[in-house]
Amino acid sequence: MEKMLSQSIEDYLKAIYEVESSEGKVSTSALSEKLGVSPASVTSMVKKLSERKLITHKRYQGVKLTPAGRKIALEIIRHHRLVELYLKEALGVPWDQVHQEAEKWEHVLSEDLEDRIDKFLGYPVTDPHGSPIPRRDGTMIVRQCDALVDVEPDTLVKVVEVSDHDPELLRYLGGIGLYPETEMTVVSKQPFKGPIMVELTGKEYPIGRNAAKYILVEKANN
Amino acid sequence: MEKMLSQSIEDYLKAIYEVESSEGKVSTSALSEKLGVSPASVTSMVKKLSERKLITHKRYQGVKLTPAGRKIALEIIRHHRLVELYLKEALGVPWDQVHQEAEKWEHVLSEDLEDRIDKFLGYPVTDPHGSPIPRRDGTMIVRQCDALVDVEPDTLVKVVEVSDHDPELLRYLGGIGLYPETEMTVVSKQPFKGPIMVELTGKEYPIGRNAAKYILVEKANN
DNA sequence: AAAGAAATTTAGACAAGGCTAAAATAATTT
DNA sequence: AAATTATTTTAGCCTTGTCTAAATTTCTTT
Repeated sequence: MEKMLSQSIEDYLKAIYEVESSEGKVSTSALSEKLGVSPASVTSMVKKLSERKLITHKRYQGVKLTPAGRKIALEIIRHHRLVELYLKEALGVPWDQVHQEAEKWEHVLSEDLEDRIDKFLGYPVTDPHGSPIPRRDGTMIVRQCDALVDVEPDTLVKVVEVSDHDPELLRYLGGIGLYPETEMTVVSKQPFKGPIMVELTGKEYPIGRNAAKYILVEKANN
Repeated sequence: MEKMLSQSIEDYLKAIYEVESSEGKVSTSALSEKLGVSPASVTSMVKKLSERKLITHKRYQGVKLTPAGRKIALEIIRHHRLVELYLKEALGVPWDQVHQEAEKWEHVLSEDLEDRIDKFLGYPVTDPHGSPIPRRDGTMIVRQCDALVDVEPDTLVKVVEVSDHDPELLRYLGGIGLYPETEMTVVSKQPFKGPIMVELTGKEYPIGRNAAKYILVEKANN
């Protein structure tokens, strides 16, 4: 049942899942970029993964996860997010650092330890960045929400999720008190691709348009 | 300063350290046995490690750690033992399982996390099996003690350390309440290589001679 | 001391996963 | 539609860490 997969294969499956979620189509170059390897390397790994029936691949078009591949990707992501939350809750690791630690730990977490951590945390539903934690059965609840960059001014929103890939952004957001579940008002969008101004705890802060693409919010119960 | 070492190299250095401690001389075949690889593989890795000045090697004679190599070995062992204790204390992993988990975790522990765990545990001195935890500076306090198998009958002893390599033995010992710090009396040594009988909590239990080689004790304050 | 046995090393192969350079295909521009 | 550009794949090589089989060297026994 449980095949031993190399760390490399796990990384590819996770990357494919994430690109699939955020961009729909999964190109060789997108994976190359995301994984920091050459396009040629991606092609050769893609060949291996489709031989193993973890993805499907049509030459010169993208790849797609099979159900088996998706299941594994979600297991890895579950490990990753549980570990992120665990490190923050149990060991006080700051939220801008948990991602890089979890990148390593996700590959060495036994099922038994996964369960113990899950239990310790009280069967949590989201990680420190607000991303949903996949369930053991390979399902994941996805919340409907908008990117902050697309929200009209004068709206009260609640932060749902913040991308965990840029520690510096996380430190900035943490510094102004912007976390998942935080409520804030979008005050204005400055012209000429200027920042978005948000108000929380009575103060106004600027958030760059690019950063605002990676902050997901929902309209608060006004 | 901090070179990235492969997991394999870390495993070899740790194995060399352990064989050096327990047998004095470190032969190719001992490493082959311990690491579960062929003798030829050991030879080739040994060549690489001595090129990197982590060990010294004279052909057909054994290998020896250099100070640099020993430092690294002790860092890995520190990781291993801290993780063992952490898993037991923080997540309730039974003592016969912590070893195999730690085998994986020892390679992915950042310095930052090491410090957090050390602090969480209150800067502990021994792991769940009683083995000393090396300090960050690469020193380790070694306690003077005897193997249970060598103790004369009718002696009151205190358990210092139990080898962590056989989960089944650990389960047995745990079942009879024999842990580090436990005091017990060596009642008798059965003839013809029979078991050693020990008394603790008012009952007598047999411990095989072979197992008794891996249980280290010191004479209790009589 | 010589012969046989055991341990160690060498030689050569292989699998994984990466790379570069070149070729093939697809997309875009003129 | 043709030409140029961008993307993807192929071909071939490299490194790491493993293996087996054969050759050495050392140890043990007589």
